[in-house]
Amino acid sequence: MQKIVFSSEFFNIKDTLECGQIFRFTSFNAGFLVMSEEKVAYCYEENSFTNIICEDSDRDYFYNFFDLDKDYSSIYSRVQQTNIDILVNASKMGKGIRILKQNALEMLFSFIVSQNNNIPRIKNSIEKFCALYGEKKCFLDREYFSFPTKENLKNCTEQDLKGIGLGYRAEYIYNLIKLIENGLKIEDFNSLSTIKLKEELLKIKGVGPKVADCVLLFGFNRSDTFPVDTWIEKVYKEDFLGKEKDREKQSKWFVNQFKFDAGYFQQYLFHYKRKKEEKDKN
DNA sequence: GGCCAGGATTTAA
DNA sequence: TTAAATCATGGC
Repeated sequence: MQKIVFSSEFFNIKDTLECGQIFRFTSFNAGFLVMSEEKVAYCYEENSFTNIICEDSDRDYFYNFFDLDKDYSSIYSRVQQTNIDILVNASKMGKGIRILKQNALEMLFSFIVSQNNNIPRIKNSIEKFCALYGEKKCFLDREYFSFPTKENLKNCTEQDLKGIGLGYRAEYIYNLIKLIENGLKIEDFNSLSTIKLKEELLKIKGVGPKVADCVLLFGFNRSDTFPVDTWIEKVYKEDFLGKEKDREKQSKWFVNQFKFDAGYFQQYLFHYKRKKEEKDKN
């Protein structure tokens, strides 16, 4: 076993997991189990440090996965320099959020499922997808399933996919599986510029601007993107008093303003807006 | 029972 | 080119 210990000032595991960038995690003991590809880590906070427990062979993977080489204090200080109230408040509330460096294909599947859907249901569908086609694994006496590989998906049918709560998105997922069988390798897109990479993603059925932006940000580590969903559109209209109606134009406005900080700032804002609404209900 | 969820596609104007 | 209708499904 390996243990990574990292100051929790800029690494709050709960906020990092709950800001909507990852769907494969679950409460476990005093913290969370986090799944990625076929791997898993147990993460918990203790005495102002975030601890990551994983197999020896996965140590480097999770060090990179949690982006532990990046200096988030400099991102945080650039937020303060903007003097934009909501952004400063959002960064203070989500100071410990990090953007995970996840598997690109896993992100593509996940965010196709996410369209016009809510997070609990997305999590549920992806969990069932892994249980149906993934491989059973065990870690700390706890069972989990790997994310299906191309080989795992060989005998997949559209009918099976409809049985795991995907709704009309089952057709998109099935189509994507067929594309992969026929040789699509989205990892190869990594050599492209962000603009070109987005164009390639948009060719896939079920992938629009927002889904593409999420795959770029969470799967390809492109921070010059700004996914606009229903929550961020609210932020744009209510807090930035923006007038554009088209979400892609809203996204471009943010990217143009924040450049390579856009993706990080977006996560602060998304997290803030959702938490605030949750609080206002009570 | 209508509205909403990390929207995209299809069809109409 | 932009606007509206349609797409499953569970929670509230």
